[in-house]
Amino acid sequence: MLETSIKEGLQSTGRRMTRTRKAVLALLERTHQPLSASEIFAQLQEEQVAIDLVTVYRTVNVLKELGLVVQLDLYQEGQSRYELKEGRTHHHHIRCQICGRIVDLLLCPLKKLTKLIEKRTQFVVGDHTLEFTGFCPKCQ
Amino acid sequence: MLETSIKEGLQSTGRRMTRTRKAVLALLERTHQPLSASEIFAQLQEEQVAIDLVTVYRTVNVLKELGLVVQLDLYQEGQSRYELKEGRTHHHHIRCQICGRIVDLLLCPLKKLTKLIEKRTQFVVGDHTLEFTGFCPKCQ
DNA sequence: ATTTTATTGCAAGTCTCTTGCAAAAACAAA
DNA sequence: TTTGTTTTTGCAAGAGACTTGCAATAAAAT
Repeated sequence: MLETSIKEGLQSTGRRMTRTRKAVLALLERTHQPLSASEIFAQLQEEQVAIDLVTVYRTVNVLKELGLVVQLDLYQEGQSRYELKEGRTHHHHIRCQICGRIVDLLLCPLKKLTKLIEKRTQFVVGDHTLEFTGFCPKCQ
Repeated sequence: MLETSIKEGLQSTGRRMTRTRKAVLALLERTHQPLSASEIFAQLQEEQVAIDLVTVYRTVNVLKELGLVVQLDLYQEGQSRYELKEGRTHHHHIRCQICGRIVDLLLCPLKKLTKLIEKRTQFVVGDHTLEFTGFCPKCQ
């Protein structure tokens, strides 16, 4: 079960499974969109889960450190979003400029490009962002 | 001459060529790195040009609206950077995680990818970011 | 030179995210 | 199951990037 293995991951780094961490994890599990800290906060408030926005920030950071959650910085959003990794591979996103819906792009076409860049620039390439915006079918 | 044509661009939108706009433009012209607002502010201060940080923000926004400057949001920097367009085509960047140096990647490999994404997601793709980080030759 | 209108600087405000600290909650040990 | 230790939480406050309101100033038009 997910929660048990996560608890072990937390405890192996001297951390504890708490009411708030459970709530954030459960929300991310059932929401199939990357959520921002303030969205997590608002949604949990609505569900009568008592949690502070500060705790949301601390929680997503812990989950990120444990490798359970990925932090996304989408194009010109001015805030980060978080999504559960859950065994999924590295991928990118497109966000609708009108309704804000975010769709996964289940591919990363940058392996060849990375090699080309390393050759041309002599950099050792580490990480990258690639995020798209556009208009979704409903909003066109 | 650059300044004259920029002045015309400004005036055709009811704007004026001012001391501070000249200073920001001149700095961007002679600096071959994308600069953040606070870097522009600090550099001009050093050159004894009296300018407020607020004015820097307003200036880069005007230059962006006129299409003279491109705003960059590099990977996990938490601030925007600005570079002169100067007839250059759309391109991407790689930033050294150690020294912060930014190198242009004189290519955009995403035309084919854009078409694929439109086909798969039914989105109309608008804009995108693609930014890399890594270690430059000197910092490896 | 004078008038009009855009621009500037300052102060204050917004937004996202972080930090300090005492109180509360989780876990461990008895 | 109570006690003790250590982490986590909530609250208040702070940091950093960026924006807005407004009176004073500067650019352009007349």
